[in-house]
Amino acid sequence: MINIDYRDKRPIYEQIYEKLSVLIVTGILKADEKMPSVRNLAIDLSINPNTIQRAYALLEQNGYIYTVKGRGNYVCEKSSYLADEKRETITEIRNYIEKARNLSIDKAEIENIVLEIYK
Amino acid sequence: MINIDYRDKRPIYEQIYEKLSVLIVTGILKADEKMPSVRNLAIDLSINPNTIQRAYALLEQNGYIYTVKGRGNYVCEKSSYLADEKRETITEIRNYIEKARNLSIDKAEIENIVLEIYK
Amino acid sequence: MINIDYRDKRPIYEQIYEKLSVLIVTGILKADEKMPSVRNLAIDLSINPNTIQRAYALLEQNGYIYTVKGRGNYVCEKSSYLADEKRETITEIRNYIEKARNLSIDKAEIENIVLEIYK
Amino acid sequence: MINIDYRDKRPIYEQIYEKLSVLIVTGILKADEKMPSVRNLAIDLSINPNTIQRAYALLEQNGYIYTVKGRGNYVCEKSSYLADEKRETITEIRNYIEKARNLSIDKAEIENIVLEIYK
DNA sequence: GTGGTCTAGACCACA
DNA sequence: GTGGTCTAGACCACA
Repeated sequence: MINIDYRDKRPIYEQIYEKLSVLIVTGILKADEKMPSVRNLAIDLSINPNTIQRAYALLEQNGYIYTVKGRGNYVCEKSSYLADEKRETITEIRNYIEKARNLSIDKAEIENIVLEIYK
Repeated sequence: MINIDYRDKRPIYEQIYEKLSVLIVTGILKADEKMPSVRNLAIDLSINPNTIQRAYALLEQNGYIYTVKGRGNYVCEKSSYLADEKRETITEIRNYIEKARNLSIDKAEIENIVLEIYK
Repeated sequence: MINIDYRDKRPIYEQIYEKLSVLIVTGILKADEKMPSVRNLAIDLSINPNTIQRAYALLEQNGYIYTVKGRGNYVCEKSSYLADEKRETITEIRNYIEKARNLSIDKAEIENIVLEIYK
Repeated sequence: MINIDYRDKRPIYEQIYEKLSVLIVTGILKADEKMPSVRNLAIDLSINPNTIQRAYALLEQNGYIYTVKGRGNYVCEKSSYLADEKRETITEIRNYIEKARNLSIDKAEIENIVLEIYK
């Protein structure tokens, strides 16, 4: 379910965080569903449990999962992370479109991308 | 001409790279113009010369400047970096707009951003 | 009678302890009244009996309940826990008000909170 | 400057976080002053650098310090953490005063504490 | 079994 | 020298 790219410059825990957050946002992992345990995921990915732990801590901190001591980690309701995720995405889009304008990329080119993706 | 933000999480060499590349793209530093010397810039910014060196190496690698041994660094023609820069910007825009769609952000919201920035 | 909030970061036994102690302090569970049995409460809350046991042990230790072997757990007289509970609460209030003063929060702001809660 | 209490139930990284944040809030460590390096503090306290690292990460996350790669950690301006710290302190005060009222502690007793501390 | 903390030690990027 | 990441391995609290 998760692939780690060792050529990727980002740290492993961040890659895992990103992959899992996508699985949650897209609804493949559903609210209140149990996440794989830290240990199991560590074994599956042949990665140290501490590293998984760190990814899970990040997910919890950003409202994607909640931890029940002695029981495990569970997926949060959409409401607890969706607003943040949207806000950050909008900010990135704004930054890159500004960059595009500075590079005198045509407005039409951007608009075409929007149309194509939202078709 | 360049401000370093020590609160910024990016490494210093990356900030310098980014700032200088903007000065070049916007034409404030013009083609074949001489760049400040590594040593002078290091003194001006109170920064380790190695760090400036690294930023310049990145600029050279990405086609923004060229080095003449014993003379210094000079700004390249736009043609040598603009295509790459545009391509990468377009890719990022595409990625983030796809992400926006997956988060069910309205198409209209993205279009408004485009209009606002290109007004 | 008791809701467990799995999003709460505190361990489950502590939540149960806290909820039950409130029921006792507020007089909803009265002196010498029988507490629900460990087993029943465990079933009601779909929780491991060890966890309930642990909450009860804490309640006993702090003078909220007493155990009669073979019979069950019973609520203590107010005298046996109230003094401790008050003392600890006063200490916490003192600590946090000192902290507030160090942060130069206005005396008036604290006084308003007191008035509002005691109205 | 910092004492660790091994009987304290809180994890070491949290104790260090708390002690350092107090030093910052009280102005003993001033804005833009350099923090002790992770390694040095680790040696001073005879504690693993990873643990110090974690305390520093928490301090950064909550706006007490900022990190410059390759240079070290520096104290932030008051504005970047004071609002949060105040808000949290007010919340705690509110919770404990409510608890006091439920224990039928006299309003006068609380008011006396306020007066005494703010005299 | 489940997550959380900590140590010892290595290696890397950055300045 | 400075912080950041990762591993291997231990031990603890909680359910």
